[in-house]
Amino acid sequence: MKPLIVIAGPTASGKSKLAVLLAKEIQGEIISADSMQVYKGMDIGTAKVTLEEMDGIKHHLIDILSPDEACSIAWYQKMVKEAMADIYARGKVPILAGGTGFYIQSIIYDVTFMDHEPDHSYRESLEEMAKKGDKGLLFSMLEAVDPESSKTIHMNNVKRVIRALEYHHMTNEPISLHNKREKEKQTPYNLGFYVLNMDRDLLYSRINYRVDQMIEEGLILEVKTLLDQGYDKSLVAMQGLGYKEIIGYLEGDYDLDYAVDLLKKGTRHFAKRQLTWFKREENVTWLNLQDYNLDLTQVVKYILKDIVVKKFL
RNA sequence: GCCCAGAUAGCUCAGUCGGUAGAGCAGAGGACUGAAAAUCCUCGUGUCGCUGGUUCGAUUCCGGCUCUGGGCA
Repeated sequence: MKPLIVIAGPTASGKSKLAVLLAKEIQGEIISADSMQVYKGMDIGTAKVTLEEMDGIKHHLIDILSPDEACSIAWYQKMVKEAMADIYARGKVPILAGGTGFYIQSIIYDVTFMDHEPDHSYRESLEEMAKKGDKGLLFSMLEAVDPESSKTIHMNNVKRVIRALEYHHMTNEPISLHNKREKEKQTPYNLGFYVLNMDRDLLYSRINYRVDQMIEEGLILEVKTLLDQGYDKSLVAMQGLGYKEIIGYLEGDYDLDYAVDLLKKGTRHFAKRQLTWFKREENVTWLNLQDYNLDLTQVVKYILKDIVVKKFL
C-alpha cells in the first residue's frame, strides 16, 4: 500500500506549519485539504500559507480556481488523485493537510463519485420548491423514493434532502445505498492520520486573536477588491468565513465591531464542527499541542517516531 | 439628600394575578459522502440582589438595606 500522511485539525491549530515541518523531514509534498484555499485572491481570510511559510515545500490544490468557479468534492478528489500520482511517481510522500473533513474522507476512503454532471434543471426545480417553503413536500418526496435516507436526513436540512432526491433522480438508486456502500470501504493507503488539537479555551482564544490579525493584515481590503473585481456575494466562495461577514459590513448591515464578533463566533462554531468530523474517525492519532509545550517541532519529532513505529512509510 | 425605574442562567431579557421559572445569544454534543468555512439536529436548576414581615407556602405582596441607571436638588 502506498503511504499517505494526513495532518488535520481545527482552524488555527497550526496544522499548516506542522505539515511543512513534517514535509521537510520525510521528503513530503503537501496537498491542501481546504475547501476555501483553492480560490485565488482569497488569502487573508482563508489564512493561506504564504510562499515564505511554504519554505520550499511544494503545495498542491491551492490557488487553482477563481472565486466564481464552483469547487465540488468530486472535482477536488480528481485533482488530488492526479497530484498524488505525480508525487508518488517522483518518489515523494503526499501529506494531505487541512481542515475540511469531508474532503479528507473522500481521499482516504477513495469515495466513488459519479462522473457525470448534475441535472441542473431538476435541482433548480427542487430549489424552487424549497424557496416557496415546501419543505414538507420535498421531504415527503424523499420518503417515497428513499425511506432509509428520510430517517437520517432531517426535514429542515433542505440541502441534504435535495441532494438525496437529485441522486435518486440521476441514478435511480437511493443515496442511502451509496452511502452505506462507501462507508464500508477500507482505506487503500498505508495511512497515518494525525489530528492537531488543544484545549478548547486555548483554541478559541487563538481563533479570536487570528481574526483580529486578519483585520490588521487587510481582510477588508481583500474583500473589497474581490467585490470590485465583480465577484458576487452569492458565490459559494463568498459564503466563506471572513467573506460573508465583511461583505455585510461593507454593505452597511452592521458596523465593523459587530462583523468581527460575528466572524469570531462563526469561526469558533466552525472549529467545533471540524472536530466532530475527526472524532468519528477511527485510527486517528490525536495530538494535543499543550502536551508538546505548544512547540510544533516537538510534535514533528513525535510524529516521526510514530511513523517509524507504525511503519507508515 | 430626595424621587422614579431596575436587580431572574455566562450575557440580554421575559415571566410567575403567591404553589421554587423560560427565550434568544454564548457554551456543549452530534449528523453530513458532488454547495461542506455550507447545511442541519439535540441539550436550559439558576442562593429569581440581601434581609425582615404577611402567608400553609414568597422569586412573586409589604417594609428596610445594598448596588446600578435616570431625574430633582
